[in-house]
Amino acid sequence: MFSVPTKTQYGIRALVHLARIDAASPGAPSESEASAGIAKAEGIPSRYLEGILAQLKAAGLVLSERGKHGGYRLAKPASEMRMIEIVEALEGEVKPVGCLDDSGVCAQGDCCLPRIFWVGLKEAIDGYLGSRTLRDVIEG
Amino acid sequence: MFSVPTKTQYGIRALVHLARIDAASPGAPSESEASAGIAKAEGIPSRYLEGILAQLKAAGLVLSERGKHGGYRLAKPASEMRMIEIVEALEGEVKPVGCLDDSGVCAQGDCCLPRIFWVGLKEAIDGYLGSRTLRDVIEG
DNA sequence: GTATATTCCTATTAAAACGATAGGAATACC
DNA sequence: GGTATTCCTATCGTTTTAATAGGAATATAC
Ligand code: FES
Ligand code: FES
Repeated sequence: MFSVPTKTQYGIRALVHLARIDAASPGAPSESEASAGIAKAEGIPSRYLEGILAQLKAAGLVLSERGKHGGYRLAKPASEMRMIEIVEALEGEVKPVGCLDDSGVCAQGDCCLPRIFWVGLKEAIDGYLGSRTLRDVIEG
Repeated sequence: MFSVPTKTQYGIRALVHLARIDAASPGAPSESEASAGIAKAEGIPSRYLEGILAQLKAAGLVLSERGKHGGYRLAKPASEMRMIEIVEALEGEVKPVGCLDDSGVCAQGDCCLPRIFWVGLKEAIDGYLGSRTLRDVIEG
């Protein structure tokens, strides 16, 4: 239950990889690493990771440079990148049930008890994801 | 992200339905309701719900009686039925990633930072689901 | 200015999970 | 015996997931 798609797992592994590069030389301007290099180091299918990084770039979480010596790097410090941003960039908002925002979808009418329960679950998940940054993750 | 399969949504709606019947006449021995009746009241495909209730019965959460006037009822008071039991009965343990228990699956070796993050997510979800009972849900 | 390494864009495919349906056997009540 | 129910097993269509493929655009190196 609640298994996380590989896309998100790979995306987070890639960002952790980039964050660790930055952490290795503090203060220095962050260095780009090519998609293929990350893929090899992390054991992720290379062409697949390209698409994932493109999505992270579209969300403003990484920056990219094309051409030789191009690659990706974090768009901001790991300490300012919340895990929920990453998850939402790759898979959209946490939404246990489709009727989260609607009211009166099911038989219970406008005050649906199960829906309140699912809203609580969303808050629990969002609370965890929102309380952790990429930096917290690379520090264990 | 983290959308809950209809099987689980339906299962919880059905149990909420049964719990509300019990709550309507406190003290009285709980009365069976037929699968088809629950399905109609809750707008759930009837034959599909049969399978779901069978699964809940196998997990010991509901009791069934066959034949005319048969049906389903809760196997124990709603206040003693934790939501995590229900979720696990229908979809198995909360397991964000396959490597939760294994060690050293990915490139990081025995101490994988992303894995620690996912373990934390599991604990957040389990914490929520384990802290609520069916009774909490029907009381809003 | 040509070769090379990279991101970028779009399409396709294979496999798995999901959601539901179907037929009919077993059982219990009346 | 007739009827209402649970129970068992199989099947099916759709959607999602995970990955692959081809090649265009772009920047550097020499
Ligand atoms: S409105 Fe979604 S379960 Fe009731
Ligand atoms: S062991 Fe699962 S991500 Fe590292």
